[in-house]
Amino acid sequence: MATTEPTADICCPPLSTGPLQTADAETLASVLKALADPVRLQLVSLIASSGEECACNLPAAVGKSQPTVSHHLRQLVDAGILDREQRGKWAWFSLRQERLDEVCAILSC
Amino acid sequence: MATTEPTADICCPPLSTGPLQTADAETLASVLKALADPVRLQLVSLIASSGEECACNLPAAVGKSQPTVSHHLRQLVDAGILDREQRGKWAWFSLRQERLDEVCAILSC
DNA sequence: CAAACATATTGACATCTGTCGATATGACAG
DNA sequence: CTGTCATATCGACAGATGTCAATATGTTTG
Repeated sequence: MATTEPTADICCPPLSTGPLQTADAETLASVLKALADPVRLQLVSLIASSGEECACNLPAAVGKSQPTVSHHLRQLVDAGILDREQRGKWAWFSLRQERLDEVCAILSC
Repeated sequence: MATTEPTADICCPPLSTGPLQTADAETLASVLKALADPVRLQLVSLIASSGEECACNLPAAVGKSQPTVSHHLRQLVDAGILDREQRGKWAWFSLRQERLDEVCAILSC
């Protein structure tokens, strides 16, 4: 479970502004951790490329089992990186680009 | 050990350009993984804030043992995020901001 | 060279993480 | 309401990761 609301801002000014507090470091790390996996990066890129994607296509697209993909998608949603929308029996996922922009704003820019 | 030269570019065009290849996803994930730890983020922010920092100050600054800090610094250097310079018996670390910029370029911007 | 000191490496350990098969949950169709 | 299909959760397990004490390596100074 997420420790903060996924829609809330991540944490802090750019890294070089000053030393990161422990709590801020943990918050930022949790978002980066969600991104720091090859399968999740592939999922994000697939979803970002097509604008939105049905979960049903993703296990085949990344070569992983349905439970594994579901697990990864949950982590990305919890981290505020993806949005999930239920349409009938299908779940559609889309990118929250603002979230990636926030990460960038902290890393540099 | 790093699988690619740390000074080489990370991998790829922005995520939304198209689906990420498995190899590119692994490369990018390895850099993000180096960032995705609270202690390492604190180290990076400390070093980024002061321009450069002696390893000798860092264990106290982050509240971890010397071997633990050394381990984290190594991961950051291997990922191409920090530069290491030996000065006498001291090791000084500085940020390779280009590396963070590369990450940003892939995530958005 | 030897002593002193800074940093890195080793070894051990508990915890976290990615993975899958099996199963539960939830949504529609009939 | 029952069956069917899509997705999520559970349980288990192997492998990765963060941590520290002990020790090795390397650098400077006497």
